[in-house]
Amino acid sequence: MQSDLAHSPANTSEHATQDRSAERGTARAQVDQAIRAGLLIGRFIPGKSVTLRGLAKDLGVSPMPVREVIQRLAAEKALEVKPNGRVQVPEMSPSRFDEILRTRLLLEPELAGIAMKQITPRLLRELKEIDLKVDESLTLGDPEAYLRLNHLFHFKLYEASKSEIMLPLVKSLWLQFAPFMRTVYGRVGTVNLVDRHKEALAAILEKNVTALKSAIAADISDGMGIIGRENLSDGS
Amino acid sequence: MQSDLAHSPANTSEHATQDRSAERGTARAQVDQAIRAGLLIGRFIPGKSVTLRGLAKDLGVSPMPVREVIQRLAAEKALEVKPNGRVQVPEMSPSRFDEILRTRLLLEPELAGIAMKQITPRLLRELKEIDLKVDESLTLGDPEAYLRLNHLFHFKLYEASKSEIMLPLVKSLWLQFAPFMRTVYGRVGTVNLVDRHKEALAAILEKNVTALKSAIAADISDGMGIIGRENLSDGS
DNA sequence: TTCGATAATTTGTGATCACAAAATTTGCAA
DNA sequence: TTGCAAATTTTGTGATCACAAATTATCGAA
Repeated sequence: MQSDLAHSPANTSEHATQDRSAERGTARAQVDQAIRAGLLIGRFIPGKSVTLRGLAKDLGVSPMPVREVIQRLAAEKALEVKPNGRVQVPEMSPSRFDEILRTRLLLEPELAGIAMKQITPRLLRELKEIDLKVDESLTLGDPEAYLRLNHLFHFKLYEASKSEIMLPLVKSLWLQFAPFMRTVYGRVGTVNLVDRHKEALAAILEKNVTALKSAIAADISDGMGIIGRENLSDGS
Repeated sequence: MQSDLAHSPANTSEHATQDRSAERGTARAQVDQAIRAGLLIGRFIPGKSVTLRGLAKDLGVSPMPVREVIQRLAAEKALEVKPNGRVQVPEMSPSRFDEILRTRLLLEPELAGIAMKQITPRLLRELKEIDLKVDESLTLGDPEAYLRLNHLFHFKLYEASKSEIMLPLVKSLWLQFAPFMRTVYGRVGTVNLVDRHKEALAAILEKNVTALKSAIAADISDGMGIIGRENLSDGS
């Protein structure tokens, strides 16, 4: 029995002989979206192995689309295919953690900088609204909501860049560290977290690219540097 | 009829009923490797659509492993799954090209810098040997050999970094621009190319990280900036 | 000859099957 | 109770099938 990834009952199946009900070519997209979302809000525990048929049953589809999605996610290093074929959520190591942080600091401020030129007043308003909900999730101490909203904030911003190259890379990075961060927040809570979103929003308002990059960099460093460190035996 | 990706005759098939000859779990790896190599040396033309069964037949396997590999490569943006399900090698656009260049300049010098600390005399010697063959391919005007050897040079260096994060991202970038570069070299030839590998090797020898980063950055800028530009209607 | 509709083919998608390797459980002996 | 070997189950892999959508080929009318 795995976590409840399937939201719609849809296929309670009975015997489900050829349920051609769903549209063509959507099963894979649905599975992909479900697993990605699950990874991002930390429903998968690092080190825990994930089974093909298990996911398939949870999502009410045949193993076929799941197989393809797993390959997809493995290519993005969000899942790890072990030599014996077993699939699991990668465990975090100190060196991995350091390099993810380092790479995020290279890419994300740059991406935010590109995005800024494209930000509309409407988008800025949306970002403010999301940030308010982030604060809310922090005071309530709801890790899943925080992860979801923090992700939403960053990518609402990054998506504005219309980036075709850096954005997918950054998405891959988030898939790689999100499951680990969830375990950390589960242990130490989210109360100590202070985001730099306010500084970022201020920088956007005054159209200061440098300030925005600094704010994003600071947000990343705070989020990962302070919280994550104490949860890894520092071996590097 | 597609290009000859399969090297071993292995499955001339006759009727090939259940050829359990190959070891278990190698079909996918073989397909993955074959298609990746094909992309890197430019055997696939951007815009040309690639078919599941076509690749499967070329490689002498069932469509199954090919499906998984295609998903993998699509996740790395090396292939593009169009809305109608058709798969093709992505075409290059000016904005894509610019962003790939920009991202390469962010990541690859950094990666080379990390790698330098790990370089052994043995590896340095290997790099020199590869570079000689690169020169050879340039004077001979052999684009495929050049692409293969240039790739080999860069990744022999980058692999030394033992990077788990940046290296896969950079690999994804190379898969994205390699097919396009091949078409360029096919048109304008490789004679005008001058690589900065010598500078890089010198920097490694004197253990100068800054110089190495500069050399790599210059190599990237030369290779893409000068050659690629004139082959794209600059729309940005 | 040219254009457009219809027929034939190709193609991706999802499901199912067979199989072997691996993991898990079971059960017996010390 | 504990340890280990046999048996059972689970799991990934590759192949094949059925089906619909899309592409391509075919052929007749203007």
